[in-house]
Amino acid sequence: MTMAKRAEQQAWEIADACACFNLRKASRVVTRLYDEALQPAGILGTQLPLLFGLRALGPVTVQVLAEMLVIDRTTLTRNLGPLERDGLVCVEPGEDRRERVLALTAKGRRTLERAVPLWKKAQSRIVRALGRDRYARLVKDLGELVESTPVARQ
Amino acid sequence: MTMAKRAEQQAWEIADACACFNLRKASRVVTRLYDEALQPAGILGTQLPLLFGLRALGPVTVQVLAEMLVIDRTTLTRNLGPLERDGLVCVEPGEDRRERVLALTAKGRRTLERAVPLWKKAQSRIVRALGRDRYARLVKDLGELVESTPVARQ
DNA sequence: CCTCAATAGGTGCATATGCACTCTGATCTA
DNA sequence: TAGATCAGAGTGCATATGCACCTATTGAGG
Repeated sequence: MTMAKRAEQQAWEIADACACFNLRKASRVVTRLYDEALQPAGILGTQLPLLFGLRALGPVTVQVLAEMLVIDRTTLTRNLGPLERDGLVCVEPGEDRRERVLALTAKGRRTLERAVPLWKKAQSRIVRALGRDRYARLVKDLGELVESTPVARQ
Repeated sequence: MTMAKRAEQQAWEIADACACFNLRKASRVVTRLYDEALQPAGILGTQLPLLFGLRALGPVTVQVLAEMLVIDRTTLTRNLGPLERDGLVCVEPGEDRRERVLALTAKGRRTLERAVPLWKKAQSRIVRALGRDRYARLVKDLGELVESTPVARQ
C-alpha cells in the first residue's frame, strides 16, 4: 500500500472513531426529527429542555438552569430570547438584583402540554430503533460521558 | 402527590429520557473538549471531520461530502467558508459547471497532520472515561441511530 | 462608610445548523 | 432546437453554541 493510500485509510478510521463527530452527527439527525415532530406545538427540540427544566424547577435563576441543563450560561441567555419573545417564559429581576428569575408562563405550560404527546411520538421512534434496553444503555453511557468530562467555565 | 408535583416530576423524567437533549448535551461537552485540545492546530472539533473527509475522499463535490458526513448541504457550504479563508481547503469549479470540487490544500494536509496527535489525546480521554468496549458499543449505537433515522432533505 | 473582590448576568464576535428560496447549468422532450 | 425540467450549489433568515470581555450589584475588610 502506498503512503497516500495509508493516509486516506487512516483519515476514515479517525473520522469513524471520533467521539465529537459521531455525537454531533447523531445530534443533527435526531434534532431534525424532533424539530419536525414538535412543529405543531411551535417549538424546537432544543427549546424543549428549557421549558421542561423550568417546569420541573419552578422559578430559577439563569445560572441554576444553565447548570441543570449543562449548557453555557451565555448560550442559555440567548436561547431564552425566542421563548420570552413568544411569551412562553417570563423573566423578572430577583430579590438579589443581579439575578434574573425565569419562570414558565401559562402559555408556556400550555405549549408544553401540547408538546408532550408530540415528543413521545418522536422519542418512541428513537427508542424503537435501538430497542428499549439498548436505548437505556445509550442514555446511561451519554450520562457518564458528560459526568466524566470537565466543563471549561462555570 | 398533588397534580402540580406530578407535572414537575414528569418534566424531569421526560428531560432525562429525551434523546435529543441527551445527545446535544453530550455533544456540547465533548465538542468543548475537542475544541480545546485542537487549539494548537488552529482548528475546531467540528472542522476536523471536513478535513478528514477530504483527506479520505480526495477531490469531491459539496453534495458528496455532505452525504458522507451526514450534514446538510447548505451547512457544509457555510462551514467550508472559514477553512477556505484560512487556506486549508480549495474550491474549484468542476467538469460539470454546476459542481464545485473541494480538495485539501498542502496547508490543509499539514494542519491535519499536526491535528492527529492532538485529536488522539482528546479521543483517548473520552475512550478511557467509558472503557474501550463500552465506547465501541456507544459508537455502534450512535451509528444505528443515524442509520435508522430518515434525513429530511437530500 | 469606602474600597475591592466576588458574583450574576449581558454583549460582541465567530462558528454551527438547517429550511425556504433562488440561481445557474445540464438534460430531457416535443 | 426551444421550452420544460432537473440537479448542484448559494443566500436569507432564524436558531444554537461558547469564549472574551463588560456592567452592575453584593458582600467582606479596612
